[in-house]
Amino acid sequence: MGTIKKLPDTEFDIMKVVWANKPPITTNIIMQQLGNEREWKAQTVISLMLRLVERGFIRTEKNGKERTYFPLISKENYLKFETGDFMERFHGNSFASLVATLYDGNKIKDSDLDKLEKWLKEKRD
Amino acid sequence: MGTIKKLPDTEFDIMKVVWANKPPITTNIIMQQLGNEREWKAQTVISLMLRLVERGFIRTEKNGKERTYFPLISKENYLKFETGDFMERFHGNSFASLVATLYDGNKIKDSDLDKLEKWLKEKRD
DNA sequence: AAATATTTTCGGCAATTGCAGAAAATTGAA
DNA sequence: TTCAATTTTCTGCAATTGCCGAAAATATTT
Repeated sequence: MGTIKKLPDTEFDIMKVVWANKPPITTNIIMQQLGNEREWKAQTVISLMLRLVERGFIRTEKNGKERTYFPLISKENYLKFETGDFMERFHGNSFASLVATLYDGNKIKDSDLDKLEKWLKEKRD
Repeated sequence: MGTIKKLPDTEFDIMKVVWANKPPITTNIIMQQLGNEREWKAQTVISLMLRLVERGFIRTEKNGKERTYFPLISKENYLKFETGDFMERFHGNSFASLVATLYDGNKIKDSDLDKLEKWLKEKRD
């Protein structure tokens, strides 16, 4: 579980689509929800999916001429990993540094504050 | 100001040393505080510094046989940029998602939560 | 001034990443 | 059952990144 490695940008973008859909995932789903916008060729999506398979982020099955894919690593776990890495690398694991930077950069909106408050209240119990 | 670009890992590591020291910075400072630990050759540091110059993160002057370097981009600005990028990419700009992920990954201590609560209450007024 | 030491310059190279062409496999249609 | 359409496979390639050797520049010692 501690063997997760950082994904390259495009592969992470694909994983977001994978996570956003109910498996099985097809390359068509990726093309429709990401590839067209990016003006990717179908082969591009396929080779990125293959790299994700090699990295152990998804597994694949062949049905007829088509391939289907299934996530092996959850979004939650990956986000935990990336977020931890980010905290260490850019904020020396200081939550205060993070919040100060966000606030300073106007990245914290009022709507966020509301949600945050709710979340905090839940944690209380 | 919006033209800041993400740095490669090693170049960011060097910038951390640049930021942590009073200019002018020399390659020796980098070697002592980072390069030895990483078992870098002097040329490695120099070429990374050169790339940082080309990217506009530092400027350089030549004094005799030695070169000195000065930061052009502040740590605060760069952290704002990286943190904003991270928030968008991994948390859809949701502060609540970030906090939940950190909490879930045990990256937030109780003392952090207390501070956060205090901070939130202040924001209320 | 010659030899030595230090630092830089220039060039390069392997691994990774972001993409896609060409050819093959498979299916569905005529 | 041949043709056309779709999807995959295989291969490749340019840009970036991480790192360093060899040679040059400059300073220091003798």
